Amino acid sequence: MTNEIGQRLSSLTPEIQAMMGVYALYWKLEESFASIETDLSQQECHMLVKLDQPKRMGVLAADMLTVPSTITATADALEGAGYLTRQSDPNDRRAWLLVLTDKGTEARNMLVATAGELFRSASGLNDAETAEFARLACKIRDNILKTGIPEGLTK
Amino acid sequence: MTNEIGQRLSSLTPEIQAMMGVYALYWKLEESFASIETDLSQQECHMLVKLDQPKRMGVLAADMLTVPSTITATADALEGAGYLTRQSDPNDRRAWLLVLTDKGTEARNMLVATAGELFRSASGLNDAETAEFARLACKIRDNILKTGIPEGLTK
DNA sequence: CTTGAATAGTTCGAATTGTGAAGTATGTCA
DNA sequence: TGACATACTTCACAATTCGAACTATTCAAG
Repeated sequence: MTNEIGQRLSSLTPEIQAMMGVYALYWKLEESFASIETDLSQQECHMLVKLDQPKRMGVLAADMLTVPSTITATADALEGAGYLTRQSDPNDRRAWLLVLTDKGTEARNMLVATAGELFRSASGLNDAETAEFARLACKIRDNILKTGIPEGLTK
Repeated sequence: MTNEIGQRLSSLTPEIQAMMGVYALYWKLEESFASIETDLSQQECHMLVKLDQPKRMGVLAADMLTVPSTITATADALEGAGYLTRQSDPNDRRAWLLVLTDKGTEARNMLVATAGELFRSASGLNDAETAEFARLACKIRDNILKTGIPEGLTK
């Protein structure tokens, strides 16, 4: 069955092949993420991983290609659970900086390590292929963040 | 932990870079898809694209890494709108084959073409990079479909 | 050929989630 | 000072997905 699927894939354009691979990987990773951390939802995991350093909520929204109200809800949950704190941005009192607590940093380190394993196991790529895929993925992400965001929020 | 952008990026493993690229691309593509066809939801688009030939619903569920009940709902919508028909599988009267109508085939052709454009514009990759990315994406998808259907919904 | 277990798909209720519009506080510019 | 833009929040609502229970069919014994 999967062999047939693979063969049919080869008749599609590279763009569609790429999209199908991306979708499969995304769905698989979502599924895997959902089954590791019982007290963190998937969006909470995403946000933790993105918070490699304190960030404003608007920046985070741009980074996650979503709207501010979604960020508010997720930040509320993470703050309530003690993973991060809101700190007023000294440069703009309208804005909040999301800052990881020690607990949050620890959880993030665990997540990053686990996510790496999930990716390797889901993708089945070797180190060289992973590096190449990562290179292209970075390029894509750069392009999306540059072109896909209404002006000004980059940072 | 420092604020230097370069150090931040280099501190991310290739796996995490790859994941972030995949997530950004997925989110961007979803957003783009949502804004082209007013009478098709995103899952309906996905299903149409997957239906390059008649398929059983269970196969489609495995292919889309989801559960049968989700396929039922989406197939109902597409059937109701005249994009496909259910035909009894001659080899197994429990199963249904989803077969595109002319309208469905036409819509699928449009979607595949549009999706290609969306990918090129979202990713910003040139042809060679796209081909390489597609090659790795196919490999990943193959690996996921072979190994990745856990807790046996389908086989 | 009968029985019981497994499989394909359906139905439906519930949980999750994301969104957009309106609201509050602050910043910016003339 | 006033007008408007921006950063985030609140909230009600729609969309989506899942899982458990159900029907119909197939398969494997006996």
